[in-house]
Amino acid sequence: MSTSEIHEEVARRLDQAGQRYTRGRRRLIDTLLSLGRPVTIREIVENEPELAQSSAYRNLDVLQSSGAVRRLPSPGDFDHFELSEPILGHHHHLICLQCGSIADMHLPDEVEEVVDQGLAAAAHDAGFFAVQHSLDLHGYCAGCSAPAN
Amino acid sequence: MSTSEIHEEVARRLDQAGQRYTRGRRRLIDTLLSLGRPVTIREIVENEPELAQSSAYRNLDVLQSSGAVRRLPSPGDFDHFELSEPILGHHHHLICLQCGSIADMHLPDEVEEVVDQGLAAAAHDAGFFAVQHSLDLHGYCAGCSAPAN
DNA sequence: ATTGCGACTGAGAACTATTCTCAATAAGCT
DNA sequence: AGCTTATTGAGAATAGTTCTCAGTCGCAAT
Ligand SMILES: [Mn+2]
Ligand SMILES: [Mn+2]
Ligand SMILES: [Zn+2]
Ligand SMILES: [Zn+2]
Repeated sequence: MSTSEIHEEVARRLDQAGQRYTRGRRRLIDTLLSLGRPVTIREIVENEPELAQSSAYRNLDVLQSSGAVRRLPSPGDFDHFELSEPILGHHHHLICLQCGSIADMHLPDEVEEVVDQGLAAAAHDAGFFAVQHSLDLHGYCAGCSAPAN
Repeated sequence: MSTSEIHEEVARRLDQAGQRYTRGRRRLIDTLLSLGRPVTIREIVENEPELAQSSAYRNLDVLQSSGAVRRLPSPGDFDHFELSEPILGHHHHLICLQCGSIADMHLPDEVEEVVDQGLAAAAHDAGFFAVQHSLDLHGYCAGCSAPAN
């Protein structure tokens, strides 16, 4: 998916939700795209100081509601935001217990298939209606495991 | 693992961390045990009103540091707490997008093996030191998908 | 038992990530 | 251009969580 295709997809989703694709929202998408990993609000406004923090929160929420952005609750203090899976594709995360950074990760299709089947069975047994799964690895990133610790 | 074995295990871990196994901490473990699923602080103090909220937070943090309790960041507003995997055994979660409730779930060993191998390869490629994985299903619980929506 | 001392407790204050408010502005439509 | 409605942004408000500190408890040595 090219950058312009992504913008079109976001515009489509916002339109469907009765929302406008304003400059600020476009810049938010560009920032998520250029940082290329789940980021905090702080990182976003530091990289794009013209974005007001309150508007960033509000617009990320709008973008999430329209399915363009995903919000990740974090073990630390700051939630992280990334482009949604319909845009970025299905993937997983490497979450650092030390510095809180999150990196994207992909698994082979065979693994995804086994996981999906196992989860489908578990959901069925519990009467649970599944929307999506999350599969993250928690540990220490290259930067944090190298020096000391 | 019986209830008394669990208390012994918690006592062992606290002792190793130079911490005491006080009445309040014991009651916290009993509450987690009796509720039998990841719960919020609010649920804990409602079920055991003798526990002061500030002490509950502090002691759950102590118990987490000693490896007896796990804290789960939540998509909603409240973090959840459960007994740690060394005590409860490895498992996963069904997380309701509507009501925020979390239920435990187990996967077949074959699935776990495939997942572990896939994650080990991904971690190796990224220079990531893995501690544990989380694999959760997000969707709608039986209670929330039944009525309407 | 008694004593001493450091760990623990609890009520509330403080902190801070996030959400809300509302007057000013921008977007889209005719 | 003018009209209508959504959006913006600075700051206030909210709320989950952490911190403070004086009083209490647990434990071990006497
Ligand atoms: Mn997957
Ligand atoms: Mn697993
Ligand atoms: Zn790190
Ligand atoms: Zn539910």
